[in-house]
This record gives sequence, C-alpha cells and structure tokens, in this order.
Amino acid sequence: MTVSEPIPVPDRSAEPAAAAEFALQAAEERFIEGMGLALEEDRLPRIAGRLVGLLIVSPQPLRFDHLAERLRVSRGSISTNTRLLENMGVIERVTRPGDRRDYFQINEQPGLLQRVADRFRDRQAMAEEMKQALPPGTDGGDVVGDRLDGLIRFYAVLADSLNSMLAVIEETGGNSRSGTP
Amino acid sequence: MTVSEPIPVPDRSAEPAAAAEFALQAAEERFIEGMGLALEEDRLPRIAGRLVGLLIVSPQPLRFDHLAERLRVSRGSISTNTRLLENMGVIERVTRPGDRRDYFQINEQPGLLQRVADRFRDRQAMAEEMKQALPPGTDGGDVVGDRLDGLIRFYAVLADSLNSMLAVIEETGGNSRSGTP
DNA sequence: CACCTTGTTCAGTCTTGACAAAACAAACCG
DNA sequence: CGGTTTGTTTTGTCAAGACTGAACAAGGTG
Repeated sequence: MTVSEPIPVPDRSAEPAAAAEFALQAAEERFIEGMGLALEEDRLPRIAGRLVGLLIVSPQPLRFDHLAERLRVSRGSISTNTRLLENMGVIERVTRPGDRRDYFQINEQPGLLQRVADRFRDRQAMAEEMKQALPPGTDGGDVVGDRLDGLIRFYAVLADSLNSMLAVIEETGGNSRSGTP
Repeated sequence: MTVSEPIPVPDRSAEPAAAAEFALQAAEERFIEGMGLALEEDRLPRIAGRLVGLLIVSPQPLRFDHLAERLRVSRGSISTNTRLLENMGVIERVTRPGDRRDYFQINEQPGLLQRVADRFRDRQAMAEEMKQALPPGTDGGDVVGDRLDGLIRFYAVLADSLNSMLAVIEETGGNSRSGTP
C-alpha cells in the first residue's frame, strides 16, 4: 500500500471498492500539504514539512527516490531536507542489509519536542533576566514587573506542558509517539 | 524615566548612583533585542519584536516618533509594524485629548495568546481529519493511527494549556497581563 | 575497467520580505 | 491661503533562503 503513483492520481473512482482508497489518498494529500504549511510557519522549508507529513502517514519506511517522486521535487532537495530533519531528530535514516539505498521513517523518539520545550525555556530565562534587572516598585504599581511576570508564566506554562508530556512518553515506553513538530 | 537617548548611550558610569541606572539600560537593550530575535522566530519582522520588547519594559505609552528614534528605524517601518501589531491585538494605539500624536502601549488583553492557541487547534484538527480518513487497523499494529494520536495529543496539550491560562487571566480581572507573544 | 546506481554538494535562479527614503495625505496653525 | 507636523503608502534596494539541475563522489556490477 502506502502510495507512490508518479504524477497524476489515476481516476479509479469507477472501480468497485476502490472509492474508499481514493478518498484516503485525497486525505493524505491534504494532510501532507497541511504539514508543509504548518512546519513552514515554524521556519522549516516547505518540503521538509511535506516530508514529515508523508512519513507520518507511511507505515513503512520510504525509499529516498520514492520521496523525490512522490513529492515531485529534485533529489537534491530530498537530500538537503532529509539531512536537515535527520539532524533535528525528526526522522531517521534506516538501511537494510544487502540494499544500497536509504530509507526514511519518522523518529518515534520525540527529539523535536525537547527542542521546542528548550526554546520556550530560553525565552522564559530572557524574561526572567529582565525582571531581575528591574528595580522593585520603580514606578506606580510596578506595571512592568507585572507584565514580565505574565510573560515568564506564559513561557513557563508552555515549557512545562511539553516537559510533562515528554515525561509521559518516556515512561510509556518510548515508542508509539511521533517526532512531533 | 523610560529611555529615549538618540544614538550613543552616554557614558555616565562615572556619576555616583547612576551606575544602577546604567545597568538597567543595558538589560533593557538586551531584552529588547532578545524579543526581536524571539518574535522573529515566530515569523514577525524583527522590528515588530523589538517594538514589543520596548513597550513591555515601558511603564508609559511611548510616542510614535520616540519609537523611531529609540529603535533607530524609519518612521515608515514604525508605521507598518505598529499597524501590524495593532491588528494582531498585541499593542494598542492610544491618543490624548489635545494631542495630535499617537502613543502606543502593549495590550494587556492577551489577544495574541488566543491567536496562538487557535493555531494549535487548527493543527490538531488537521491531524484529526487525517486520523478520521484512516481505515482502522489498516496494517500491522496500526502504527500510523498511533502516530496521529500522538500528534493530536501534542497539539491538544498546547492548546489546552494556553486556553486554561487564558481562563485564569480572564478571571483575574483582565488586567496586569501582557499581550504575550 | 567502463558503467550504473545512489546520494551529496555546488552554482544559479527565483521569490519573498524587511527596510529606508521619498512622495503623499490629512490635520492643524499662522 | 501657504507652511508645518504627524503618520501612511509607495517605490526601490538588498539579503536570505528555497529549490533545481548539473557536476560530483563513492560504491557496486557487468
């Protein structure tokens, strides 16, 4: 199964039970494209996002050249973006004995999640540093101090949520969870 | 107080008690720059980020032309970015009777927070839609389904955290909290 | 060895977006 | 009315980054 038709999705809607298959295909397309856009918002190349989407909905690892075909982009782009995602810990490159080619699958270990959490921590620290430097009760009711407290809490809540989620995943056994963009 | 020296921060470190003031100034500079970088990661113009930083640490609303001076950017950029932030609900434009000029302050109502939460919800919905389209138990242990569940939970946790935070703020009386980027 | 296959890297193109500077509009002042 | 202040819009420049295609390496295979 999976998917690997080269370019035009063949119109098999006439066939008997294959209509459901067809709908699934369409849903996948939407999901992949959605991940492309979503991860693009997080400053990743759109192709990287689509790659993640595609690998999420693929039960088996996919071959390098299949990725290029399926996404209709150059091998160069696949190479660049797989390496990027690999370094980020979002996907994994897997190989098979007696097979020279590279396969990819998404990393069930949530490396990226950790990274996101860390970023929130950094921002929290930044706000705390500012708060520290502030003389207490500088002005009337210390508006600035209150604002900074709000900001600190904001980032802290996000970081905490992610960390506790990480903890859960960790203890659940480390599998069955995605590399979560 | 506040800050509005045009270009070179004057070296007043020789003066008696003004050393603390000087340190504060430096901390603000760092914070402002930090917010510039941080919000840039979230796909906002760097100037917009600095603007937010500056307004956070300013107890009083700041005048339009002060912003341009302080940040050393063109009035055009200030105009563009204040409008952007205003539309996002991050800052507010305030005016004074008998004063033709515009002032800005950060919006204590957390408009942006809501927006961020919504974005997470959207992504959650996207993942749910994909999950829906999936025939149950398609393959071996339904890897894909599990992954999507993980993804859904990830976005749900973030959105929930933010929403509950919003609720707290709401009930606390609506003031004393920042427009939280 | 010549010749594939597979993946990487490099050079070039194209798009996007930030920013400044200048032209512009509007309100006010004399 | 002409001139000033205040803010907006437009125009042009510049830089960053995504992507492609081609050149390239490195490992098989006949």
